[in-house]
Amino acid sequence: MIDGTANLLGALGLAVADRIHQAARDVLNRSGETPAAVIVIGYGQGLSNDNLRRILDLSHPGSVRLVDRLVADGLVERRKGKDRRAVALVLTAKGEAMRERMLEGRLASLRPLLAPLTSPQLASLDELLKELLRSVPESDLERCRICRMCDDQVCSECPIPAAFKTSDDAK
Amino acid sequence: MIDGTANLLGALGLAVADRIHQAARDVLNRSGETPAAVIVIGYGQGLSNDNLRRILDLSHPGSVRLVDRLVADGLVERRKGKDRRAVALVLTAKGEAMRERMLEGRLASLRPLLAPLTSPQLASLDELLKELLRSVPESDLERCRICRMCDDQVCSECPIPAAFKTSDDAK
DNA sequence: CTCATTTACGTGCGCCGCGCACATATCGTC
DNA sequence: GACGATATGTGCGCGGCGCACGTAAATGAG
Repeated sequence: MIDGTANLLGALGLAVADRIHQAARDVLNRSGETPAAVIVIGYGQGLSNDNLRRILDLSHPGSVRLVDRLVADGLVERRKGKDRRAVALVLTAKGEAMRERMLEGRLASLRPLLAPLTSPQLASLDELLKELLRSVPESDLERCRICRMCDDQVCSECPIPAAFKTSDDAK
Repeated sequence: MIDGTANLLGALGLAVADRIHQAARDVLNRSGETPAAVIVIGYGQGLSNDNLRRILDLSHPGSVRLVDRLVADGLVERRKGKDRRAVALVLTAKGEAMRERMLEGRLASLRPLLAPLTSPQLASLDELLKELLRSVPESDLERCRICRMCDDQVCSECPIPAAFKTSDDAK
């Protein structure tokens, strides 16, 4: 029984991820973890390259090249962090605009999925999703990773901004 | 409100997709749509290259190279289809074994997500997932695409095998 | 039957995203 | 001030994929 539900969850998860990636690609014309990087950097804490790589689960060089691409596209600036070796990543105005469009595109691609649900069904799903998301991640890092494409404007209850700051400060 | 739920669904969807891809990569040591190809070919209808490409949403050449890799790995055989130009793709014994391990790894990576739910919550989620999956896909092709990593041993109600045969015969 | 069109495969070529091994600069500590 | 830990960047290559193109077989129109 639980396997049947797990299988359905897997199917829906793929459908959701497909739509998210498609929406991001339509706007950004980049694939892989690049869209997520724009979202994450957009939290605006002056994220370091190393923290970025941890959240995106990439190698150091992979992350560096990813930032190279974003800089080349004029979306991100490398500034000096508190540390003289550390880099503080900041979105440019163009990058901010891109981020907004990506997040809007993501929601626009997900809304139709929920359209067929009745109002009580929607409330029930909301409850279940919160329950699942509470217990899924086993670390602050994993929490950040799960929400690497989240819209912080919409999700006021999202655990990410808080975890983000702590993980950002802690390291 | 609906946007909040959509955002949560997006977060969970990413988590699910991450786990599925990770599990597949652990077993197959290949990424992209290659794992899905093994699952889909494993339905055993002697799928053509062209139908495969449609389900995976790849270009023709992309699909051909993907099959090249699978053949090189000894997982797939190219046989002659009814048509002299068409190719019938069939899993080798090694490919079948690989498929089994992938599907088991996928379920194993998804089960923990549902562990924290109570029994009535699980039933409620199952109901909602079925409702969502009923209305999400807009075509038989999209249905196949969503379930390209599904476990047909577990999901007796999965609409895929039927849609698969029709789409396979129809074209 | 002939010939143009469509369908299905395959190939040459290159790009993008990423990891491994390595080099370099800075920080913290003893 | 010497040494390990931390943080970034580079040379190099691989895997996955698309574009443009070429080819063979089925289909359909005359």
